[in-house]
Amino acid sequence: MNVSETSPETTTAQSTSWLEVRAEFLRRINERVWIPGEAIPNEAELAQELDCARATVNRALRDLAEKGLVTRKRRAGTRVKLNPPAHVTLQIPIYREEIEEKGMAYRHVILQREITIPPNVIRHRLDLAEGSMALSITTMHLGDGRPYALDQRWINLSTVVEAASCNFDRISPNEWLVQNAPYSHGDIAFFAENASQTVAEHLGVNSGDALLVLDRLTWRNQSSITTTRISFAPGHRILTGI
Amino acid sequence: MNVSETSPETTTAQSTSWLEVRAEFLRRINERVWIPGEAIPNEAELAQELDCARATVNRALRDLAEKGLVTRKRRAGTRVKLNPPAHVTLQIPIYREEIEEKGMAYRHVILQREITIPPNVIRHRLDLAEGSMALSITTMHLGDGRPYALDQRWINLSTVVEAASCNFDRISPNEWLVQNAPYSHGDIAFFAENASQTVAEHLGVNSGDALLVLDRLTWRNQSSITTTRISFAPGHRILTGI
DNA sequence: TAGTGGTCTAGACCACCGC
DNA sequence: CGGTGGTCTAGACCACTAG
Repeated sequence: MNVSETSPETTTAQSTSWLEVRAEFLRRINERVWIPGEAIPNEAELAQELDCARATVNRALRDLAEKGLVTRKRRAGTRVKLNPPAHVTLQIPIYREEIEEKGMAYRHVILQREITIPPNVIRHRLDLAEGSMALSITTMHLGDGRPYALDQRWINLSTVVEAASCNFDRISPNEWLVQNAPYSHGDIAFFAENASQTVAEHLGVNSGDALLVLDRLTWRNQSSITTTRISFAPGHRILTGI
Repeated sequence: MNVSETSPETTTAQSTSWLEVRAEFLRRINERVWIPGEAIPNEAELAQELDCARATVNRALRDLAEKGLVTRKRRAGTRVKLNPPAHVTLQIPIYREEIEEKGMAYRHVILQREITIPPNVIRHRLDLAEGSMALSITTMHLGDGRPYALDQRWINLSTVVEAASCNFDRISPNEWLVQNAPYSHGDIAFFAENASQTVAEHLGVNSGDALLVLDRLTWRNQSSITTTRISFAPGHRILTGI
């Protein structure tokens, strides 16, 4: 890339790279050289100006589009977004790994395990026929012996047949499913909830304490796999960068 | 791509594409044709097998690596991850847009605005010199007249000079900063908190109610821009897909 | 040090869709 | 219709790193 015409001090003697191209584009966006809402030159022109292949410009612009900084449409060209949305990527962890990464000793306890007819809310969520059974499991994840998260889960046994014969003593349902029931898609919801009496007792906190709760439902193609509610111990924070 | 040798029913008569290649790789991962933890053939071999260019294989594998399904290392090759982590992408919205998308009428109210010396916690977070001033603003975002989120914010006036002369009547600090103070990076934290007396009064809820809270701190290169705490009204859920 | 992924290039064809 | 981005290809060189 050669940007010496527009910014001599930015010039690098090194070989061109899509990261440099992207950095130059970012500079133009941030310094309002390219006006928000306006179209920028097309790929071919930019490639010529920066003295690189169109594919390199394409790679840089595709990256900016994924980040939501520009909009790209065939024929219409590429535009700088007016309100660039902030995107955050969270990693939904395996609790054992998350706890061990914090330097704590991990342990899990199965508080309850039962094959039974689920309540209607769960039945609909898992898209089960009326009267069919499912596996209900409640797991406590502990870090250094202290409650970390309570996992209240239902597993669809027609999708994950092998789960019925697994007692989850050595490996938690969370980790077992990650390894044995690959999913194609799912939904996640975060919210805050005052601890109910029973959840409070499990977590060893006061009823009414604010808990961060995560609901998840996963599918393999058209078949539901599992739905779970994770209630984190009070004070739990989910951290990430932008 | 030509996958007829391994799965006749998957064969497409259409032209090859990296999406088809990725789909085939996904199939091999999900059906355990490629064993978790094991290395898969290198790009050149796969390109030959699938009868496409190495760049196409590269594109597909790069995508799977971004999704966390495989690990790629030079010289070491590509491996299927043992515990594929679930990734979630959240969009940190402009509250006006989020509220209007829900079909509600948006309005914001500035509850407090003051240029003053921030408390030490904020001063350190914004990396300000002792004794320097900052702009404190409290904003309420309303949907159909009902409290939606409370925004308690501090703005670094040395980075965003123009903010000092803006009263934020027509446009909320949230939206104004998105449009006028592009950031390079930042940190975000989610957690749950029992509503304090004052926050509860602002949101019109009971003290002690569980609230979902979002803390954010953004930077432009080495200079802090703003730090904000968003307290959502009770029952607020953050939804997303996997 | 050799093998792997990472990237760039030049050229090409195509799908889409504003005009 | 024609211009734009989306993608593929074949070949090449390079950076990294496991062994």
